[in-house]
Formats: sequence, C-alpha cells, structure tokens
Amino acid sequence: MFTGSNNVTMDSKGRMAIPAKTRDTLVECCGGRLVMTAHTEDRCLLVYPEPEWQELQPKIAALPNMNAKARRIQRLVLGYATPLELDGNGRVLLPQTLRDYAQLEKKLMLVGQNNKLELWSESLWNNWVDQDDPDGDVPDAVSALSL
Amino acid sequence: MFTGSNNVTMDSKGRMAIPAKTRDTLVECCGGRLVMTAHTEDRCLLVYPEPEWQELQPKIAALPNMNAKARRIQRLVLGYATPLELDGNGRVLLPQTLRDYAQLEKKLMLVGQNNKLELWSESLWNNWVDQDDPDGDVPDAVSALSL
DNA sequence: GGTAAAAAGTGGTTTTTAGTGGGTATAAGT
DNA sequence: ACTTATACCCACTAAAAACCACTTTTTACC
Repeated sequence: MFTGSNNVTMDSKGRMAIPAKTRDTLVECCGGRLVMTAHTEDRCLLVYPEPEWQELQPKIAALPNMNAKARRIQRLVLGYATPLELDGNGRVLLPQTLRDYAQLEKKLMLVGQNNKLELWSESLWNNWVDQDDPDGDVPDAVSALSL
Repeated sequence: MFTGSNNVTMDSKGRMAIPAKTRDTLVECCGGRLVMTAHTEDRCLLVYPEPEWQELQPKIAALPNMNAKARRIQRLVLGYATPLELDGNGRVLLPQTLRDYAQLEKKLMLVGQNNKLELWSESLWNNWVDQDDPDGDVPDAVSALSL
C-alpha cells in the first residue's frame, strides 16, 4: 500500500497537501477518510485510512487501564485520534493539538509504512535518521531477518 | 465515541465551552447530561455521559472497602462525582472542588477516551506527555500490540 | 525537443460557525 | 434582607470551512 517518503509543506493555515500518488491510494481505499493520531514511541503522527483505524481502535480500547503503560498508550492514541477529510484541493487541516505533539512546523516528511503513514517534522525526522540506533533486546523475528 | 483532543479555556466565571463536535456527541448520547469526577491515578478529571456513569457507579460502590486501594478509589470517584448540564451556549460550570483537585487554571485540555473524556490542566497534560514513562510490568496485550 | 494541455500545488477571500465576554435576573444561603 | 453565586441571555470577536484564482510542474503529443 503505502511506501516511499515525500517532503511536504504545511501552509500558514496549517493545511498540508497530500502528494498525488498517496492521495490516489487514499481515495481508493477509504474515500479520502483518514484518522490521524499520536505515535507513542516517537514524536511523530500516525495516519490511518479509516478502515484500518476501525480495526485498531477496539484493540486499544480493550487494554487494561489500571496498568500504567497501557494507560499511556490509550491516552495518547485514543486521545489524539482525529478523523480528517481531504478538502477540495486534496489537502487536510492538521489540528493544533497534533501539530503541538509532533512539533510540526513548515517542513514535514510523510513516510509510507504499508498500511499506514507516518508524519514527521522534517528536522525531527533527520535527527532520528542520524542518531537513533537502539540497543536492547532484539526479538527473534528481527535476528532472523535477512535484507 | 470520544476521540481527539482540544485546547479549551475556562473563563473568569469558571465556565468551559465544550467544543462543537464533542457537544454534538454529548447531546446525542445523553441530552447534554454528564457527570464529572476525579481520576484516581492522575490529577485530572473524568467526564462521563450520564448513562455511562450509571453503569460505572454501582461497580465502584460494590468494591470491598476494607481494602485501602479500593477505599481510595471509592472516596475519590464517588466523592467528587458531580452532575453537570450544558447551559444555553454549550458551556458547563466547573465546580470549585473539582477545579482544585485537578489544578485547573485558564488553559485546559479536553481529551477523548472512547466512552468518556478526560479534562486536564494544560500544563499538567504537557508535563505528563513529556515526562511520564511508566516502568513496571508490561502486559502481554501491550507487547503484542502493533500500531 | 518544443509546445500545449492537464494536473498538482499554493495562496488568498468570503462566508459561516464556534467561542468569548459580559450584563441582568433569579435563586440560594447567611 | 442582604450578599453571593449560578443560570440565562444577548452581542461581539475570532476561527474554521468552503470556495475561488493563480503559478508551477508534469505529461502527452506534435
């Protein structure tokens, strides 16, 4: 579904033009109806076609909310989830609270991730590409991987 | 039901305007009758549509109250629970005791959490988003999750 | 390779709706 | 009865949505 990345810009009103190819995919798979929310592990946003979100949402809602980690995920993912629609020119208006969360400014990066997209501030994206090199345990599925 | 977050403000009389979309949902599901109470784990408030509260309340009341944790939950949740109604302009008056509990000042954050809403002081919310990194056990339901 | 046509991206304007503030009346409590 | 607090109402301001026009880039065809 979604692969590849694009530089995109947010205009002075907080609107973002979706690149044509991505837009076509979105229109096809969900009539341009999408849901944007917070990523819990990095300061970026997740963009789901509406049907994908409908699958994910109950799983999040069902997490045991007396557990701190689960509560954090719920708060962020449900708490920031906002349905968006394309305007007549194929743009979406990014809500203020999401802009704040992901520290979005003018220059953004839209990154395809198969069933969803990630939206980053360009500078945070570049920092992440340069710096992030996680240590810690590696699941078997990862060690077994051969690129 | 409720998702997404909004910046809201409390005016000099302690009133808070409910954002239009949220207001519509509230009017539809409970005629604008809601119950606001304390969250036991964080200094924020819970906002329930009245029917949701009617389901929850007996469960709280039935907790075994010789247990300290259960007693704490009962005292806070039942003790702060206040029915509220929207005024003609779609605003609610926030009771003083609830304002104190959640340290509400002018700038607030209203966060959708599916069947309920959370109401935070904006600064406490931002602190929580930035700082909270729960340790402790991670339930299987969480480790298995793929966003 | 050049030109024309279409599509995509960008910016601005207008209209409508939501949010804010305050004044007055009413009720409640002292 | 007087003071304080809450509800109701009206008017103003600000923000969002819809609409429209222009520039730039791409694509197709000559």
